[in-house]
Amino acid sequence: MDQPAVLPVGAPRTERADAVRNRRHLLATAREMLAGQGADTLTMDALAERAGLGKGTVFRRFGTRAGIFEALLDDDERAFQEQVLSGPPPLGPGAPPLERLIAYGRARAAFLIEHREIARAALDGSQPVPAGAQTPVSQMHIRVLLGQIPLGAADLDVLAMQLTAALDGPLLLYLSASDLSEAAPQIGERIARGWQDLVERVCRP
Amino acid sequence: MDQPAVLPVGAPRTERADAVRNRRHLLATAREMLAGQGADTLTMDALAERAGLGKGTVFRRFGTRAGIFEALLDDDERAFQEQVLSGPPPLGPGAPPLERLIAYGRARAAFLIEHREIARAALDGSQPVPAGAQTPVSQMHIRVLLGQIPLGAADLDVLAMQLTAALDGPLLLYLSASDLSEAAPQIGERIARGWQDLVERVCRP
DNA sequence: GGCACAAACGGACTTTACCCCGTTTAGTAT
DNA sequence: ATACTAAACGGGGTAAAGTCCGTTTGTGCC
Repeated sequence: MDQPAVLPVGAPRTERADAVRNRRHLLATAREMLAGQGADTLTMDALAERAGLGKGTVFRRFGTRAGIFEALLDDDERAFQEQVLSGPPPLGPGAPPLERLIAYGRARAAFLIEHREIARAALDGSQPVPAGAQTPVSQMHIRVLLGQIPLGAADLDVLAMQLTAALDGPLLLYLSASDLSEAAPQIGERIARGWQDLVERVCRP
Repeated sequence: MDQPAVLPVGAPRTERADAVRNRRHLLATAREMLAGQGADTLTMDALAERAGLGKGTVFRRFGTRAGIFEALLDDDERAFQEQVLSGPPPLGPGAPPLERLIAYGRARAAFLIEHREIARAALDGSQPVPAGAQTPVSQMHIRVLLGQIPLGAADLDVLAMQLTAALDGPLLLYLSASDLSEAAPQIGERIARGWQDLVERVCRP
């Protein structure tokens, strides 16, 4: 087994400047293309060409086609997460956990429906992308809130997973509908009410 | 607007014999390949060649790669559905609906874990294939059972969707795990217990 | 500034799902 | 039997994701 070569004392822990620049540029270009044309015309070749970069670079930055949409969604999601972690109640801290849980579901539904185009595109990936699995942040938050609610002897990890799936399931169904954007508000409201009902049923003593 | 040509009086409503034969042959060949090699070596070209048929035929029969795995799964699922619809209680009719619901979750978990390889492969499809969405049979059965349980004023359609997702979510997570087949029984048991707990919480008065 | 090297880049190449369309065949009516 | 039609077949063609590897570039050290 080789030592990792010389390993210059101050190994660069940070991303190179050009890499950062290119990632940003690619994301911006991707957003443009998404806004201008549909998501299907956003091919890796097209993106690379429009950004004036090589295809290899696109793959190096994002790994996969779905990775681009995930990155875009992550980007948008940062603001949302901040509301959850330190915004005003009932979404943010300060409200009783059950109310926060209910508010979280409503907010998440609203967020995904608002960003439906990107969210839908992020589903494409050919790797196994099940419901609540690929949303560790969401699941963790739900898990934490559940921990603050008195539930009898329950497998909290499994319950968190189930609730995450129960929240995402209807949303994914909506996102994968063909028409899309039709009657979004009503659907969001219905999902939010359903979520509230489910959570209250599960958590009542 | 043209009339549909002559339309010979007895238009053939049934699938042609060669089509049926080829579908069966392709499914059998696919099973062979699946058993022999992994699922990734089962490409459309390879399947066509091994079956001695044209590639176009494979696509005509199944439409898409995932379609093959769905067909295989459907095939296996027929027996399962029969148990549900007319087998002995508590899975089949005769038991109280809540018990049937619990038994259904347990049985479905066992079924999917048993057929994990095919089930996993069936996830591939590039079209939006979320959790509980693509399982209308499962969802409908849950929906029907829910209808037989006294729940207050609840949106039963949404609740059925949520529960379907809550059942499928953990299973899909397991199916998409990289190791797979490791500790399958324990996982199945944990999911089954979690399902029972969830359903009892939701349905208690 | 000059050096060394890991990281990043680019674009040709490979693989595979899926499409297209000319040809063949099963099934029916006469 | 024969003719006819819709369905099915075959397999070459296309597009797009993802890989490879030789070349270039940013960065820390002297």
